[in-house]
Amino acid sequence: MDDRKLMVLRAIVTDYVQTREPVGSKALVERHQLDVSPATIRNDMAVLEDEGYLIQPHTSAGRIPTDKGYRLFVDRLTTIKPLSGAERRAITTFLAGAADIDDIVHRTVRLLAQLTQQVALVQYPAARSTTIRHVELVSLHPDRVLVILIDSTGRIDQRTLILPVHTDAELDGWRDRLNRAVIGLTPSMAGESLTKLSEELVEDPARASIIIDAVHAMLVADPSSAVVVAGVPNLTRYGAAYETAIGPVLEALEEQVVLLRLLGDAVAEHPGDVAVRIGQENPYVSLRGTSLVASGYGPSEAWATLGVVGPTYMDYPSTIAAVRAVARYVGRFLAEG
Amino acid sequence: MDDRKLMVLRAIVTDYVQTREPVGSKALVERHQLDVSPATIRNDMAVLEDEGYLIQPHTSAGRIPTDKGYRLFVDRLTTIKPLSGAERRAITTFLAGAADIDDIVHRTVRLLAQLTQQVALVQYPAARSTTIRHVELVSLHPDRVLVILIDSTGRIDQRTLILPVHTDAELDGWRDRLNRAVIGLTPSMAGESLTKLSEELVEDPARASIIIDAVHAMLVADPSSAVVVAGVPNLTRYGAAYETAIGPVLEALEEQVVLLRLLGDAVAEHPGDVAVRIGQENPYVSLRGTSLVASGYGPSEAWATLGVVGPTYMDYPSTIAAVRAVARYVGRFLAEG
DNA sequence: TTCTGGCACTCACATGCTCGGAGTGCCAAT
DNA sequence: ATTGGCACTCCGAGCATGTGAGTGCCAGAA
Repeated sequence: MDDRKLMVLRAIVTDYVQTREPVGSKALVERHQLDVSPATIRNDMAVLEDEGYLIQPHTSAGRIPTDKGYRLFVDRLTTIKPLSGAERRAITTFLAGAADIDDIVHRTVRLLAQLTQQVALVQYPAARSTTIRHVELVSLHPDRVLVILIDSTGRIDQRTLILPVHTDAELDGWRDRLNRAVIGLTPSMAGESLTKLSEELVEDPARASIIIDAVHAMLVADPSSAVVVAGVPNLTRYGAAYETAIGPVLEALEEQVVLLRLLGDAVAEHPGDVAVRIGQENPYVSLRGTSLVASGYGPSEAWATLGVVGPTYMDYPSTIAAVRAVARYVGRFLAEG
Repeated sequence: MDDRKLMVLRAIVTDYVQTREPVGSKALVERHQLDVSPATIRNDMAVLEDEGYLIQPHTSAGRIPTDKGYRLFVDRLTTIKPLSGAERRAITTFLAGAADIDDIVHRTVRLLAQLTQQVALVQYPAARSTTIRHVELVSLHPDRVLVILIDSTGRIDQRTLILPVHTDAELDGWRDRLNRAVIGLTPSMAGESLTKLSEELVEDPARASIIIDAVHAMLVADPSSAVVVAGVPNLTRYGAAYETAIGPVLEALEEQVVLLRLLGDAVAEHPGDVAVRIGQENPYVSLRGTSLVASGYGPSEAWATLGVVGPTYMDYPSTIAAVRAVARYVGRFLAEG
C-alpha cells in the first residue's frame, strides 16, 4: 500500500466526514497539501476504488469511503486527537459531585453524549466478587413481602414475593435467620448456605421454601446489568439522509439485550482498549450504517462497558479520544470510590 | 354550532388522521353518509375555516384540522373506541408476571407504547403518606458509607456519604440508633425525630451530623420521581413530514424535568380523567406539533401519571381509550398488589 | 517508471416550461 | 337552505434543457 494512497484515503475520509459530500480529485489537492496534480490523485483513487476502500455513488461523482475504507483509516491512519482543555475540564467537573452509582452512571452517559455529540451508552458496573451485606424483608401488604438484597459494593436488588398472612414477628425471624446464613458470603456460597438452611428447617417447609427460593433466585440471577442511553437527539444532527434511517437505530436502542451484546462483543475483542465496529462489521442488520466506539471501564471488581453509536461517517479521531478519556476517568473515579 | 358542521368536522378529522392528506368536499361525501351535495359541504367548510377549526394549506386544496379543530373533536365528538378483545388480553397478560415496582413500571410503559403505537411515558409511583421501614448502612470503602432507606411501600432510596475511618461496630451502633428513631414514622415526623436525636447526642457532634444530615436530606428530598420512556421508534411511523420535526421531541424526551411537568400539569387540570393537550396548547415550544394524552393512575398513597406523546394528527379515540384502560388496570394492579 | 496536462465523456441536478386535475368560491335556480 | 354549474387557482408530475463537477484515458514530460 503506497504511502501517498494512504494520504489520499485519509484526506477523503476527513473531508467526507466534514462535508458529507462525495469528494473529488480537484477539491482534494486544493484542501490538502498534496504536491501532485489532480490527475495523479485520480489514478490513486481509481486504485483505491478497485481495492474496495472507496466507491462512487454514480459515474462522474466524487468518491465516498466504504466501511473497509473507514476501517483502514481507523486502524492505520488515525492520530488520536487529544482532548481540548475545555473538554478535560468538562470531564472532571461533570463527575465531581456524583453521589451514588446511579448518579455516576447517569452523569457519565450525559457527559459522553455531550462530548461526542452522539448517542452514548453506559452499562451499569456489574459487581463481581462481591459479598452479601444484608437481607431485608419488608411487609408491603398482608400477602406480599419485599425482599431486598444489599451487597458489599452497595448494589441493591429487590423482588416481591407472595407470602399469605404473615406477621411482622415471622418476618423478623426470617430476616435474622437469612442474614445469619448469608452475610459475608459470595453469592454462590450464600446459595449453598441457603440450601443447607432449607434442609435444616423442618417445620412448614412449603412456606420456608417460598422465601428461601426467592432469595436463592436473586443470588444466582445475573446481576441486572442495565444500559443507560443518552444523546438520542444527536441522531438528528446528521442531516436528512441519516434521518430516514433513524428508525432501526431507535429500535435497537430500546432493546437492552441488543445493546448489552453489542457493547460486550465489541469490547471483548479489544480488551483494554477502545474497540471500533464499523457499519457492516456490526452483527445487527438494523445497525448497518452505524458505527460503534466502545471501551471497558472501571476497576476489575466492578467492570463494565460504555460506548457511543453514530453514523459510519463520524469523526473517529475525536470520538475515540473522548471515549477513551471518559472510560479512563470514570474508571479512576470508581476505583477511588 | 350546527349539527351537520360538527359531523363535517368529525369526518375531516378522522379522514385526515387516516390519510394525512388534506380532505376535500367531494371525497368527504363519498366516504361518509352525508346526504347532501359537495357544494353544501363546501359552505360548511368555509364557515368552519372562518371560525378557526380548519385551514387550507393553499388556495385550492382540501382542508386540514387546526389545533382548535382537534380540540373540539376531542371535547365533543369523540365516541371513545372500546378496546378490542386482543388488546384487553394484552393488558392483563402483560402485567401478570410483574415482580416489583420497577418491573411494573417498565412493563406498563412498553405495553402502552405497543397499544398506542406511540411514545409512552410512565412516571414512577411517588409514595405519599408512607412510613419509614428500615434504614441500612453499608460500608463500601474505608471512607464511604452507603445509606439505604426503605419505606412501607417498598420504595428504596440510597445515597453515598463520606465518613472517614469508620468501623463496622460504629455503623452497627448508628444503624440501631437511626432505626429506633425513624421506624414507623412518616418522613416529616422522622425528620423531626432525627433533629431531636442530633440534639441529644453530645459526643462528636460533627461526625453525628454527617450521618444524620444525610438521612435527613433523603427524608425531605422529593421522592425521586423518574419518568420511563418507551416506543421512541414509533415516532418514525408518522412519515417523512413528521420525521424532520423529530429532533425537538427527542430532546424533550431526554429531559426528565420537562416530562414530569408536562405530565403533571396536564393531569392536574383533569383530575380523575384522561387529559389531552393538543399542539399549541402545550407550554413547551419544542412540543408544538405534538399532542399529549395523559392520565393519573394508582391508589392514592402511590399515585403517579402516565401518558402518550404523538403528533397532533393521532387517533385520539383509540389513544384515549388505551391510556384510560391502562391507567385503570395498572391502578387496580397496584392497589391489589 | 511515475507524473502531468489535456480532452472527450458522463451524469446528477437545477431551471423553466407545460398541463392535468383536484379543489375551491360564487351565483342563480330550486 | 340546498344544489348544480362554472370559472378560477394552484400544486405537482413530467419533460427538455443547460451547466458543472468529476471522471477515464492517453500521449508526452521528468
